[in-house]
Amino acid sequence: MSKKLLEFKGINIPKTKLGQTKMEKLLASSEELFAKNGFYATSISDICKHAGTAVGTFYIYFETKTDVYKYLMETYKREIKDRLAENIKDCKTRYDKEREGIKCFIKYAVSEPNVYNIIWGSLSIDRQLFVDYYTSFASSYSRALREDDDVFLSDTDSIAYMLMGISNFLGLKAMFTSMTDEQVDEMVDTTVMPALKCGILK
Amino acid sequence: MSKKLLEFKGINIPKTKLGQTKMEKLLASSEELFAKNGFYATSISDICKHAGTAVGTFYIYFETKTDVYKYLMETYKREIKDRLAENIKDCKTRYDKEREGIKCFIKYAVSEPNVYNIIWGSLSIDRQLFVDYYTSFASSYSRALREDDDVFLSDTDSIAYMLMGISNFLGLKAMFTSMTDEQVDEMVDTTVMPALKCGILK
DNA sequence: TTTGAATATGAATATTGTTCATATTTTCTC
DNA sequence: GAGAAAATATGAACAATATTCATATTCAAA
Repeated sequence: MSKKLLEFKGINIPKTKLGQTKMEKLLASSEELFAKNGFYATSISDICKHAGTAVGTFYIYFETKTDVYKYLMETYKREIKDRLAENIKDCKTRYDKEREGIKCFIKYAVSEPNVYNIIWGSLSIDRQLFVDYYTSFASSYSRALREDDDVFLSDTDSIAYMLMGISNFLGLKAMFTSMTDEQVDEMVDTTVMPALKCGILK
Repeated sequence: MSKKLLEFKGINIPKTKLGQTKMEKLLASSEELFAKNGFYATSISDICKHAGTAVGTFYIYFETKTDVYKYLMETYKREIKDRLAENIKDCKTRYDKEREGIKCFIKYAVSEPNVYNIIWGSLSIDRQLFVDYYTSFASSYSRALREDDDVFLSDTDSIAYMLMGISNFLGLKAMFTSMTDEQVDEMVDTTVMPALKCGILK
């Protein structure tokens, strides 16, 4: 259950077992309370009470409250990347990759509705974080599209943003209505993929 | 310049000239400071200092800080609706409506980059506000699609979310790179519309 | 076992959103 | 225009917050 702790600015990695335990508890509590009550309605003392630590302990591992947020965002980012890679690894055509990728993304959105809070909310907390997230995602996506030979249209950068938009907003719809995996599959197979292959409008 | 003030819960409409002036100054300052520093980095006393009022004055017109936020969100919502309606009013086909609607939305996103902060940020501030915004937008969109006869595919609700996703994410791209109106037109004409008519993938 | 480094603690601080009693201005009535 | 009532303005005061820090405890390596 205890994954490798990520390192970056604003985060101080513990050097002992005790420290690791405390930091993991703080992270788990932060994630749970942010999901339940939101970032701003969750106070540091709430997090610490829930994790069973003193307030000062929090500040040993995180320089500011925003830094836990960044940490969780990075976690979700990696989780999404890993899941997508895993789910499309056996697909030969771009068509198959998109079908599996979109299904995977939407199902993830339903199972972890907090990703939108974290990723879209970053726009209000640290704009650069948000810009970096999507420009880097779009740039990988665009490169991948260019390498496959079954993509119409040359402006793969715009296509990448369109496809990201489709996934993200269908994820929203699925989240709002708590769609099941079967409903997601059905929607993607009967509506989304035909739209990507044949268009939407006459 | 001074538009009609909107009425709803959490907002107290002033009844004198003096009150209107003060409220308008508070709104303008809120919008400016939220855009520059974000909702949470802007304090009530910042807003009041900038507007030239005392802190107590703020609370005559807005019950909480979140209520100014709601007010601004409602403003943007109406602005977007009005602009879209105005821009597609002469279009006969759904194809033409989409072309003009998408162009209009993207240009608006570039000119008012704060809309994303306000609308997407609402997810972290008042989840219901966010859900209501998109479900109501999607439901009107879906109804409009059903009434036109040049839309492939029967699940107009999913199509509505896809189209909203496309507009919103292309708006993001345009905002990130500060695209000009001409660049937006070019992108929509040569990439987006062909994609909507003929699809993206082989 | 000893020692220095790592960690834990919670009271103290500065800043925040919000309230309220008091003072001023506007509007209405005569 | 005078006076009264309603609307508005004010900023000090309050509770809650994020963050700091001096002190106490625990860990790991020799």
